[in-house]
Amino acid sequence: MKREEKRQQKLDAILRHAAKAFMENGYYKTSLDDIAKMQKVTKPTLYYYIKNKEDILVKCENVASERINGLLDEVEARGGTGFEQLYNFVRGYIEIITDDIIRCHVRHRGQREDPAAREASLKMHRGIEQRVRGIIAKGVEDGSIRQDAHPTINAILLFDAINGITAWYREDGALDMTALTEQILALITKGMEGNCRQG
Amino acid sequence: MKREEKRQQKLDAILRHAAKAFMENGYYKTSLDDIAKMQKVTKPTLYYYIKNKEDILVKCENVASERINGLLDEVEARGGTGFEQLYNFVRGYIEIITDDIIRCHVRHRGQREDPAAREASLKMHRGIEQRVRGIIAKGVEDGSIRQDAHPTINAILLFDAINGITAWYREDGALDMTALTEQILALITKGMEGNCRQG
DNA sequence: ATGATACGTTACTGGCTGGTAACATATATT
DNA sequence: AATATATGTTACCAGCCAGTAACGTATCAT
Repeated sequence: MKREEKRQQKLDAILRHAAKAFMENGYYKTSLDDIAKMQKVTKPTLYYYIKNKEDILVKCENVASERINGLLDEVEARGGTGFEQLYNFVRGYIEIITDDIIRCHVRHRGQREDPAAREASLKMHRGIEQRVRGIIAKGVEDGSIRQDAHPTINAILLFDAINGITAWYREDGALDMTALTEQILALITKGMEGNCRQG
Repeated sequence: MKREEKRQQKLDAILRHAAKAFMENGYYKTSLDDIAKMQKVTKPTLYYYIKNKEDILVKCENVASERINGLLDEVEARGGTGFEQLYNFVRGYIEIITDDIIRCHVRHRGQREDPAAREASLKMHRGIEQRVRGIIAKGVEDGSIRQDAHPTINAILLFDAINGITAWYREDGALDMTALTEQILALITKGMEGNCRQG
């Protein structure tokens, strides 16, 4: 049992290292030797944990899928108006996206050589998008979200805006995450135009 | 003179083909042979028009820089409140970003092997961002934009949201550009929450 | 202990692709 | 017509890197 646990930890470490390198230098400019070096092993060892290079992306995606769908589960279980649920989701999503593995997934999603893997990736992403779309639709219905808001387009815009942070976020704290969250939430709720009902 | 003109047209065609291929299959999965084939020439011929593969990105960036800065010039010349200028810019930017060359630039900006080229790319991008930031700041000052809107963060969110279309937009019209523009403008102005002053 | 399995190594290869050299032809200039 | 320059071509190379083969060694179950 302890063996399996160790194996999982090592796999996780590999994914973390790979994700970080992919974010910093890009997928194609990161060789498996680079990743192996970070893990202080040699390249063939990696093949004991992953099927091939692309499989790293697939495994990152699985982690991301679980976390994001988990967040959606929580948000929906907690209930509230559609707008409140959307608000809670955005809040949680911003937090989640801090993780290298999630960011790596977001940046490389759909980028698959293998057609089957590619399709699976897009399908998983559509699934999440659909759930958010559902929350927005619910908000439109219960009046908590602007009546003329198009659920699909707004769901996508939302993801795009937040995912942009992906290219940005630095561990070193050059960016104040709290302020960022506030600004995003304010933008989503109130928009940018002045003279609107304040607060 | 006619020679120079022909040369320009050919260079433009090369950039278009390359940009399209980069958007569809990615920069690294597109070989120079692929691009040459689209242009119906052989690879070495490309080197008469470009310095190397990366130079394609640089040249796309130059095109993009001119168009976007040109748009900003227009918007500023036209005047109006900060919010009005921002509104006009977003409208124009969405239109511009339809072009393959611009989309290619947006997607690959900052992705340079050569450090000098990399720095230049980031600098050019910061320049544009700064101008948008200026427009937002002006809007905050004249009251046309929400007082607590952070110019930098909102400028970035704006770009991220719109640039996301990049990964999306299909010539085949699966997406209604007019509806998309409307939704983006509505999101920016009013946000998503219901019960706000309508219209 | 002992076989089996997990984990790791060194050493190699084969394909792809950016880039170049050497050479041919078309076009403009004089 | 003659020369220079622009525009192409075919043929090639060199480096990188994903992936594998063959071969140790540690750890487990019994």
